[in-house]
Amino acid sequence: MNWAQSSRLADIGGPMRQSNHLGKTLREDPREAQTAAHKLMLRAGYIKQIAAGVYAYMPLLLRALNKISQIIRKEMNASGYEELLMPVLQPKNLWLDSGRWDDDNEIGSSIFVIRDRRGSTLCLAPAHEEVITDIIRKEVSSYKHLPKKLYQIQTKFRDETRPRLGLMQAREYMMKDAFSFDDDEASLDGSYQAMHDAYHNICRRIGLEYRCVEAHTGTSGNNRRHEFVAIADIEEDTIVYCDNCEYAANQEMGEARLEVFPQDSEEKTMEAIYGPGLIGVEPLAEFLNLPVWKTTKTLLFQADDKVVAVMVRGDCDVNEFKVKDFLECNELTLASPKVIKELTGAEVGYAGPIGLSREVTVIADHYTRDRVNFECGANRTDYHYINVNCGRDFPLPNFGDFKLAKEDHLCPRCDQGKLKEARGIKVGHIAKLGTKYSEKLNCGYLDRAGKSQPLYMGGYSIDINRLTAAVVEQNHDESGITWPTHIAPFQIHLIGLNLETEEVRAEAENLYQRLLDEEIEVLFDDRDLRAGEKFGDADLFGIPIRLTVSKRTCKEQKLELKFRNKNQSNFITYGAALKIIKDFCV
RNA sequence: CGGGGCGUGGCGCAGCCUGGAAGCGCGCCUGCUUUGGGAGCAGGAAGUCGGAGGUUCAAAUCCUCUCGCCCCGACCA
Repeated sequence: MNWAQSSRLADIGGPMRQSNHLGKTLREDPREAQTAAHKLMLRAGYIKQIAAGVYAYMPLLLRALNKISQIIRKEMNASGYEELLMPVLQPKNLWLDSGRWDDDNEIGSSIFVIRDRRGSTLCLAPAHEEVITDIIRKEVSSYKHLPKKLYQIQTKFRDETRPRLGLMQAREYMMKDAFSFDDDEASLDGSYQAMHDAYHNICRRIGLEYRCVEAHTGTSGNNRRHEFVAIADIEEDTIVYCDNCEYAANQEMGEARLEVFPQDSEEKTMEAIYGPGLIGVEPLAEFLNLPVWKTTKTLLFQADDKVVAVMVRGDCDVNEFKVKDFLECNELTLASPKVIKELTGAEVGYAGPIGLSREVTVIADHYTRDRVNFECGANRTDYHYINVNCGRDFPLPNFGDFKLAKEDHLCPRCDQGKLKEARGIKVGHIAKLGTKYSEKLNCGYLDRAGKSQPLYMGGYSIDINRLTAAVVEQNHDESGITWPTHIAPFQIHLIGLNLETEEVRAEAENLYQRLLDEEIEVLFDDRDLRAGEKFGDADLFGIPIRLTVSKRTCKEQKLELKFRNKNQSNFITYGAALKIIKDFCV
């Protein structure tokens, strides 16, 4: 950001004297907060909880939120998007049309429903696909009107069963969502790619540590989708990424290559081995004197009304999302011990593909296939088969990718890379929605030939609250927040000490005015408090540069400047300080 | 929605088991002294003990119901 841009951002809020500021700081951690970001935001007075999952954004946080919003606006505008604002209050009918009202829909179950005094049913919208599509179908009728690209920054509502972690999973939250409407798939591809690039710019400008990952599209989706995940070690999503190339994916979707080993040159005779109580592949492999990769995990799942056995190599775990997609089922859960006993004839832990009840469909991960003389459960308590071979000892099952990609697996895209795992917070996602909404809501246009066509739609969202929480999670130390420069509520925290001394107060007031004249965003701590309290609050607030005026600085005709993320403060001249400040803000 | 926990001045907590004058630390107000990492002394204000019902001579404490908040799980931006 250059200096001119920064001063435009100063419009985000007026100057502020801390004596006027609302938002007291807390010395102790509030009991309800678990994560660092939640604790610090409460302690710094950035948020106030009003109800479960409902927060007031206090003045300092609002400035940060506005800055993030401004960065997003700039990138969206630069990508040719127009900003609009759609209603939060929406009629039920639109949602019935899109099919997202029902409880069994992933979004339907968390809609806030409202009834007005005339008896109409409305909702507090959790999303805006319906409304934007409704608007576009009324506005757009010809290929000549296309493409259209819109965005808004608006409050969303979700009747979460369990709000948690402060701004991370609230019931009311701020979101940027954008929609593109193109005449065909190829143009949609272009729009999608443009948002992909814009999102990278946004994350970089905010100063976020993040990964863009390939994400799960759900059973119906053959459409592409990426998630932007902020790296943070709190419970949420797990992603896998390559340490060598650009490959990154949500673990749900993550692919992996496994190391393959030399196989026996000839097939041996299958035999059943008695190995009592050997549950778990490690002790089993040791007992059988086999490498773990020669063992096989066979798990039974209840897939809607069917039972399916899934085989993966012993050193892997089953990825239930992949299985679910493959089977195109709605519910997938591990089969109960009772069902397992019925269908395998054995206790849990001894299932295998050989001699299973006919009702059970067997599917297997690719990597189970080309092994010679492997192990699997014998469907008999305490027994395992060894020297098993696919096709010879049991019919070839359907093969697919059913394993969970994990740390140290080989990268599916490049030769040298290994996968790493990281935990993160989903802060944005971009998706090709295709004609899903345009068809349901009858949103089309006439092409050159005068023929009616559905619009191709893209949806792109950023959860601003969550993004902010992620930034704090990534930028803090023991004593408080350490905001990245471009989204800090203020650039400078001016601290006046010894303000009871006329000379010092005058000096501080002068400096405050001078910084304002320079259009520098400055928070002036003009309160008559002890140094410890002021510095403590400054550390908590996390404004990047702390400038102190005191008896001491006045005497030496200097200023004391300290960066929030450094330990050392320096006494320097006015001129030097101003130069540092200006350079810093560029 | 299943399982668990907690509601006592603004904040953090003790008291509850075993019923018998509502306490502590921080914050807040007044005054004096202090003044570079959350000061000292003196004085002071502030709580229907989440709510309703019940048991009892007597309930923060025991019982029933209810509301709220938090955690784990399922779900999710």
